[in-house]
Amino acid sequence: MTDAQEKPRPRRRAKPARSAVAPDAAARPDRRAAILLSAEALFAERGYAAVSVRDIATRAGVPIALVGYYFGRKPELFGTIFEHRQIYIRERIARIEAVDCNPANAGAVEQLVRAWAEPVISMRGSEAGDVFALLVARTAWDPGPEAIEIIKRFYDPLARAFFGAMQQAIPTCAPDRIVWAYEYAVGALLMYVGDKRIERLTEGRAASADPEQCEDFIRFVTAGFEALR
Amino acid sequence: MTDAQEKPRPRRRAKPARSAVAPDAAARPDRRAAILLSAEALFAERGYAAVSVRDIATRAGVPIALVGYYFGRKPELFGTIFEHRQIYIRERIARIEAVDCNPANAGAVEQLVRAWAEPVISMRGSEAGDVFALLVARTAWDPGPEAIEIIKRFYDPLARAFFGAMQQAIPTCAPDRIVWAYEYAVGALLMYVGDKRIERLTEGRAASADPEQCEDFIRFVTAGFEALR
DNA sequence: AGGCTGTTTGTACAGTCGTACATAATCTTG
DNA sequence: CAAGATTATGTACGACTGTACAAACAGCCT
Repeated sequence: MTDAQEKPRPRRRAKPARSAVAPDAAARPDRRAAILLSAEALFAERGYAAVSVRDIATRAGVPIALVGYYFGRKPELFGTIFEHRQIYIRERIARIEAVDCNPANAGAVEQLVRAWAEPVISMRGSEAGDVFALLVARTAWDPGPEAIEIIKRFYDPLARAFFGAMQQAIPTCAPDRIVWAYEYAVGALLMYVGDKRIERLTEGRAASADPEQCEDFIRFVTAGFEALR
Repeated sequence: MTDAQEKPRPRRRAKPARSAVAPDAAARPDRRAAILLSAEALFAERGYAAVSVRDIATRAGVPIALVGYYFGRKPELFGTIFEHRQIYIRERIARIEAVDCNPANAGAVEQLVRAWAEPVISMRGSEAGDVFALLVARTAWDPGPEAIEIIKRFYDPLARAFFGAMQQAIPTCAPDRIVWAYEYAVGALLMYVGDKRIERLTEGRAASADPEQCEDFIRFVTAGFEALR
């Protein structure tokens, strides 16, 4: 347990290249997609380690061994989920890079916050969006090595794009202070999309999809960054 | 697995009343405290579910069965840790209640944020403080039922004290908006004390104990609340 | 000395876990 | 139809889990 020495496991069968599915693609249910969706929902609810491969298979309505057949080992399945949702991340980076960060642009800070947060906020409400947003929040706070690897691979680029741009917008501010502020903003956003306590604290009146609430969030974070000036 | 029906387990031996330990209290090592410290550190590092009772016993240098003897079942051990640190929470509530929340007091918002955050920030640096702060952050994001129960029991009172006071300080603001903003602030604070990514993103230059950084945090959150006006 | 009380242990039970593997069913192509 | 590729499945292995329990140990009082 102390030292997880190298596992010289023989690699699994190579993942099939998902060949062009024949005309009856609709007739036969896509079990691969079912597993992926099931895994995503369960990981989002309970966190990576608390979900067993058996749980995933049961929820998807397939035999256990099929999970391994399609996705290999558990960490690879985890990674595949994020690869499927990579569009969401790329959209945020693109929006950040589209902002005019010239210090002369007085609204640059707010525009950056919007570019960074709005894609996340607006994907809430839809089934898939809610689930994935929650999954990201869980994963960001998951101390397990598999989760850390995921954040590094998929979300560090977004982080660097953001505070690279913010640094241009507030050139007088020391870079590390911006990184810290970015962390606070991430913390706030994760709460916005992933916290379950709000329902309890507002006695059931919570409405995270409320556009009013979204504007308040933007205001909160923008004001925080502006305070660094 | 689907339904965790009632476990009519016969209760363990009653917890001994920690009788006045004989003169050799120093001679014999306090294994009870060793277990508690070991458990706290491990739960903080890996999260509740990822730590086994065997891990705790091994780190404390005691046989496995001793954990059960002193603390009963695993969830009870978890709760006992927080009972031991309750002083930290009570101090924050006391400081919040000491703030003059009259709307005429222009600095009330900042004073409330300080009262709420400074006890946490200033306990960092010390060994025990760092560990407990990290434990709280992990627990706040732990989706498991044991963790949710802990937050409800120990941290909901603090939350209600805070946004009760903040409501007095900003009476024109709708109560639920304050609750949301409180969530964002909690998210930011948890990042401040519990996130491990900062070291990677600043390329090793991170210094969370830096008093300069602490002031920036207060500024960030205060500005966020002020933006609700 | 004995008895009593609180501590300390080794061990065992009944589960669950991830993963591999041999085999079977089904589809695609010749 | 037959051959080959792909998809599907039941089962088993070793490792690890939380927790109970009987037995042994220590120190103190009478």
